[in-house]
Amino acid sequence: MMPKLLDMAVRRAALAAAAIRAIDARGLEGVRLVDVAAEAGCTTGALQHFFGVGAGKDAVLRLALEEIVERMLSAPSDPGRSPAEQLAESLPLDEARRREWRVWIAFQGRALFDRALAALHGRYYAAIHDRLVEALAGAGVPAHRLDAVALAAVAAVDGVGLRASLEPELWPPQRQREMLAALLDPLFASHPEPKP
Amino acid sequence: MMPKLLDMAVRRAALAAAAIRAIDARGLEGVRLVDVAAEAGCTTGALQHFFGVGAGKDAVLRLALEEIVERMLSAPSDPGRSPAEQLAESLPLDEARRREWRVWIAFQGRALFDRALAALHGRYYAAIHDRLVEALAGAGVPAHRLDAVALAAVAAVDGVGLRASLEPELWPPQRQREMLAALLDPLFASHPEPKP
Amino acid sequence: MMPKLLDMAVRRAALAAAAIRAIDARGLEGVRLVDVAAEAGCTTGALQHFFGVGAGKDAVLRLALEEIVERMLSAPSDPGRSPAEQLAESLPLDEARRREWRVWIAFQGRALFDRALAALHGRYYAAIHDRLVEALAGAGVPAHRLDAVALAAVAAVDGVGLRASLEPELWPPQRQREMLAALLDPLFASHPEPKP
Amino acid sequence: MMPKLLDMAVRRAALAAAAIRAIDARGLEGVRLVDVAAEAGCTTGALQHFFGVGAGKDAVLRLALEEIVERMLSAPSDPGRSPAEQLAESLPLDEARRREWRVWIAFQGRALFDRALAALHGRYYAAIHDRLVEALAGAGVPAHRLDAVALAAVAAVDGVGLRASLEPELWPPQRQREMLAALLDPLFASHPEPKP
DNA sequence: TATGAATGAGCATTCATTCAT
DNA sequence: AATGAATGAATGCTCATTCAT
Repeated sequence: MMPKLLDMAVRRAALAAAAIRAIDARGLEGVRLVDVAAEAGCTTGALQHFFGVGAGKDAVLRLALEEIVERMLSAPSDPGRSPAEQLAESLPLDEARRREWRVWIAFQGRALFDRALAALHGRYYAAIHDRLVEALAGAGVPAHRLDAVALAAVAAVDGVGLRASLEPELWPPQRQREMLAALLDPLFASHPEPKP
Repeated sequence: MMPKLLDMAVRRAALAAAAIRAIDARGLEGVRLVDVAAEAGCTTGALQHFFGVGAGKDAVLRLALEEIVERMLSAPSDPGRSPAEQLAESLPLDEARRREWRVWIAFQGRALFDRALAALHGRYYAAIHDRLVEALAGAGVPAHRLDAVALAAVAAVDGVGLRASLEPELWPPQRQREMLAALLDPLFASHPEPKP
Repeated sequence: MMPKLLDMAVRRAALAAAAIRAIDARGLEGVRLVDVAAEAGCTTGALQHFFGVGAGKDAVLRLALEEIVERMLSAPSDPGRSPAEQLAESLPLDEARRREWRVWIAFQGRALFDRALAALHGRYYAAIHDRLVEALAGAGVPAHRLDAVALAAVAAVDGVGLRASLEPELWPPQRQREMLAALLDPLFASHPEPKP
Repeated sequence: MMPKLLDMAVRRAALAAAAIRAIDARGLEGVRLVDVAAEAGCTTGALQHFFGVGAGKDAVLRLALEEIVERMLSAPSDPGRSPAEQLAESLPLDEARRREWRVWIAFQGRALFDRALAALHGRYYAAIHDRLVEALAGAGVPAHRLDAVALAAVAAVDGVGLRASLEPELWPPQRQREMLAALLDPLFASHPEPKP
């Protein structure tokens, strides 16, 4: 039955979105199952029903994180733009991305003390790293520096995104782009031919 | 009565340290007042006594954050070292600093949804920023770029520290230093004379 | 329409058996309607349908008890065997009867606090008692002792069956028979002629 | 501090009594923590406090059972009376003992599906059995029959007590005594000298 | 008639907070 | 000043029950 599976997927997305909104509204620790349910337009019982018996609050919140990771990783790579420009697109430049960053940051605090979340984080960063390495290789970064450059670049994005999320009024979109460029451009550019 | 005040200061520091240990052990959301009390070797009642009636859990946790901010800001500035080297010293290079970073990150997630914590964060970053601007000015960074460079530098430190805290095995101290240097060195170095 | 009624009877028996298995697996208090449904190979909704609207969990569990009572009472009386031997056949001598005893005992705990169940119990014991009285009369027990002997005999069976159910490894079938015989034989045998 | 330990013991007994009353009033499955608390004149929070964190409803109910076992085992053995007479004293002859039997029976239904309770039951019956063996030996039962006689006797007591608990109007105290005597007397008496 | 998604009440449990000692 | 027992509100969770499909 096709509609069944489709329904599940749609519902899953709707629930994830609701969870994200709820977390963004009340904080990761302040959010109650009722809040997610209200945001999703259903009762807490319905949540349990969807997630199956035995799954609890954690499962619901984890869904929000998985949705964010999925969206972050599914951002289309535009071959016409430089790696730096593409990375900049993942910054909290508009309200949608700001919200994702806020929730993401909230989960980072928890990932430090939660093995399962830490693993999810780890998988996400590994994926991002691999993708970036590929792009950088295509952009002419020499192989022996690929790993380090990618690592530093991801850290730079995280740093700028974090600061911008915490003090949005100090970090308007344009400034975020400039600051990231200031950090990344020299990093990506400085690969002189190994001396002959 | 001098001893009284001194006692209070000592006690305050001890409680803050206990709170930090407790948060690091159980996470910011998992920590209970009992845990802090146990870590401090007293009962929850004693905590209330110290913080005064009406003050609650938040006050205790806030103390932990204030202590961390205080320690971070009180790091001695060594005039013999470059700004980049000094900034590197604030990275999670050893267990003590790793712990402070973990707690700090945990609080960041909460600061996004808590006005008071956000203000505390803001004050801390303002102080760090000012201090860095001063150091950079002394290091020859031209005035018109000071603000931007300092902002970017702090973001870079945050990015590296964050990544290193979340995946310590990927970020041994030496790598943290290298990555930070890779990001900051070009930033601090490239200040050609404004074109005449 | 005969098949309809027959179907109902078959279905009823199947549901009762499912309920008994479910209770034996999870305990009378641990059993959920879902468990019974799963054991019966249907959904909880189907249960409601069978039992009619308004009937609930209690109705389902009661069905299990009624089934057991029915089976216990329908045990064929073998005129070739002594009353003691026949009574012994109702002990938990094999897995099937052990299961019935376990469920039966579980219901006894509830019958103490549930009027309806208590009544069902009462009816069952009355039937057993009457049947036993008849058998004992045939076996030569004088009328004036019939009631007392039957009462004591049923108590003995219950005692042995209870102990054997709770500690099956201490009460292998052979021992159950011996112990019951040790209690019943003197009881049934000792009926001297009332003194003239 | 002496009062502390004493208080705990007193409190424990009071809580156990409250739990027993609550169970007897609403059944083992119907009883809620609130009921026990109300019966004990405190709040549910106080119960948790007494039992410590992590202990839950089960701990409270288990206390009731332990109290009953303790009381049953601490019944003073009167050397002036025959074993049969002493055993009769453990029947549900008055309201206090009737209540204990009811709760005891309620727990038997659960012990069938709960390892921990089963163990507790097992220990109790082992103690009873040992004590009875000793008494029977003193009463002249030959060694080779001690075990079997004790086993059958306990089963008889259980049977009579069970029947009397379930249908108290059919089993007034006097009848309980008679029925038990009818079962036990031949058992205890019939130990002819092994034929020479 | 059957399904299973959804409801919603009921309950245990946790924990910050208070207060008598 | 300190203790820790007690409170009670808050919340997650479980299920029996209902109802639209």
